[in-house]
Amino acid sequence: MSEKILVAVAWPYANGSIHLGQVAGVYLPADIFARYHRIKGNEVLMVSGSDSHGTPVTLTAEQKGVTPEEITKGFQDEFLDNWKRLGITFDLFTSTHTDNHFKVVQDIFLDLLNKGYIYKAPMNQPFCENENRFLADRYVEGICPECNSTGARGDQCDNCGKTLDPKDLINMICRTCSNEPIIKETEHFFLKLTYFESVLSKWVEKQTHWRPNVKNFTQSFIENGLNDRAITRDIEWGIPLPIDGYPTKRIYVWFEAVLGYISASKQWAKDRGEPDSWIDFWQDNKSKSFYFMGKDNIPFHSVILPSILIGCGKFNLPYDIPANEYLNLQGLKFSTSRDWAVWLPKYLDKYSPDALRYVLSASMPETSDTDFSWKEFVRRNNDELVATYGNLVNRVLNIVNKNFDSNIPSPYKLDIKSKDLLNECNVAMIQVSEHIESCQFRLALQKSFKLAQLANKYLEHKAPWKAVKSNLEDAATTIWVSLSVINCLKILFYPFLPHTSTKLHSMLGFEDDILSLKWEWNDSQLIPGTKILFSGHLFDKLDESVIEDENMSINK
RNA sequence: GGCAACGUAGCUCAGUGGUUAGAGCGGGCGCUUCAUAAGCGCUAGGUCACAGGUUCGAGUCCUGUCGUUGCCA
Repeated sequence: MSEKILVAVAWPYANGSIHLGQVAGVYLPADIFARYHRIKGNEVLMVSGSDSHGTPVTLTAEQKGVTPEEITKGFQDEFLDNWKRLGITFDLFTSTHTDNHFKVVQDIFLDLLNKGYIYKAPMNQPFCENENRFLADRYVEGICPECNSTGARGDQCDNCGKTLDPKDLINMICRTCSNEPIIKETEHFFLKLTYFESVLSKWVEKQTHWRPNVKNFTQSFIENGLNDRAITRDIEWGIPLPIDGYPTKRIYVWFEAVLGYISASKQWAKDRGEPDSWIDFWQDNKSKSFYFMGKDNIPFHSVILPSILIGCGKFNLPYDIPANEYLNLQGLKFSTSRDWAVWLPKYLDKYSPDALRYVLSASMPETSDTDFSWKEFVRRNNDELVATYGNLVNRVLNIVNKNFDSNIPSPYKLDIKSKDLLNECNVAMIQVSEHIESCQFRLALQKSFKLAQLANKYLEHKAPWKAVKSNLEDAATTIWVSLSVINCLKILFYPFLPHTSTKLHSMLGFEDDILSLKWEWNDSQLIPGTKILFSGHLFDKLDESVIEDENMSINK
C-alpha cells in the first residue's frame, strides 16, 4: 500500500555556497531517503528552499554593495544547479522570498495572534541615532568583555568564541557608521513558548523511535525551561507584519523559515494544478514527516516548529527528526568565515557526483562527528567503490562480451553456492530496506557493499574464466547468477548512487525507467538472450596526486 | 566557570549489562590472473584514556581524574 512521506529538508542561508558538511549531514541523507521511498512506490514530497532573510544575507549584501535580492537570486540559481548535478531530487526547492511564503507566514502569525499564542511586549535593543534605526546583534561591534579583543560582534566574539549580549560590549559602535548606539526600548511580538512546555514534553517523551541524541537534546532543552521568544525585529529585509502600525518591523527568520515547509508544500500543490494536494501530507494522520538537518537546528524543529503547529491546531507534528552530527574537514570544523571548507560547486566541476555520494554516505555523521579528508576520499573511491563494486561489474561484463557474444546467457543447473548467493540478494533487499526506513544509511550502504563482496568471492570460487574452456554450461550459469546479483546491486545502490544505477540499468539491456522496477528483485528480471550494452567503467579511479592538489587548495 | 557529548586496532569508525571486543582500509604471507595491479584466502595488530565503585558478570551503568569538542553564562 502506498504511503505518503513528507521529506522536509533544512533551508540553507542564501549567502554562500553549499559545502560538503551540509551535503553529508542534510541534503544527501534526505535524498537517499526520498529516492528509496519513491522507488518503493510511496508518494513522496521533498521540499526545501533558500533561506533568503536573516542578517547573514543582509550583511553579505552590504559588504558587496548589492541588494539582498541580488545575493539571494545568485545563490538560489547556484543551489538549483548544484542539486541537479549532485542528483538531489527536490520536488520543490523554492525560497522564503516569495509572495506565497509571505502569505502563509502572515496567515499563521495572525492565527496565533488571535489565539493569544503571540503577544506584544517591550524590550531593549541597540539603536543608532545617526542612521535612525535599531541594530541587529551582528550590526554592532566592540571590545569583548571576556577576552578584551577588539572587533567582537554583538552576538559573538570571533577571537574567544564566546556568545555575547550586545549590551555587554565595551565601547560598542555601529558597524556601518561607527557611531555609538544607545540602548532604546522598542516593542516586539513574542511567541508564547512557555504555554507549550508541558504538551511538548509529553509529546517528546513518546517519540521512542527518535535518535537518542535528538531526543535527549530536546528533553534537556525543554527541562531547562522554555522562554517566550521575540519573533519580530526592527529591520527592513524580511516579511512585514500582517497588522497595521508596524511598518518598520519584520518577522524574524527563525519563526518564518521553519514555516517554509508548509508554504513550499502549498506551492508544489499549486504548481502541479492540484492546489489541495498538499493537505494529504500535512493533515492526514496516516502520512509521515521526516525533517533532515544538522544538529545545530534540532530545537527549531523539535520545539519551536511543533509549538507553532500545535498552536495552529491542524497540522501533523514531525514524525522523525533524523538530525546528524557534523562532518569535520581534516579534523577541524567546517568554517565559512575562515574558508576552511570544500565547496560543492568546486567539487562538482572536477569530480563525479556518485563518488561523493558514496564517500559521504559511508562516513555519514549519524551517531557522532566524522571526518572528511581528501586522502580518505581517494582511498574510499579507489579501494572500495572502484575495486569492489566497479571492478565486479567490469569483470563480469567483460566475460559476457568475450564469451557470450554480449548476450545474457541462459542458466543451467544451479549448485548450492549459486542458490546461496541468490538467496543473499533477497536477504539484502530486506535488510537494506529496513535500515533506510529507520534512517540508518551508513549501515544500509555497508549491507549493500557486503553483497558485492560476496559476489566477488563467488566468482573466485566458480572461476568462470576457466569454466568457459571446460564446462560452458557451468560458466553460463555462473555468469547468469553474477548478472542477477549485479541487477540486485543496481537496485540496492540506487538511493545512494542514482547516476550509476541508471547507467547500469541500461547496460543490462533495460529500456524502461529504473523507477518502474520498484524496490523489487527476483532472478527472472534478466531475460537470457538480451544484449548487454557494455559502455565502459562505472567509476573512475583517482590519481593519488588529487590528495596533494586538493590539500594545497584548502590550505591556501 | 556551568552543562553536555566524546576518548575502542596504524587510519576511519561499529559495538543493545552477557561466550574469546568487531568491520572496512592499511601491514605481512600465500593463491589467482576474467577484471580499472582489480579479486580471494590466511595472518599480525587492543591494558576499550586513567583510577575507583555497583554487579554473578562492565567497552557498556555510577563517581573522580586527564584529554578533545560543542552549547550556555
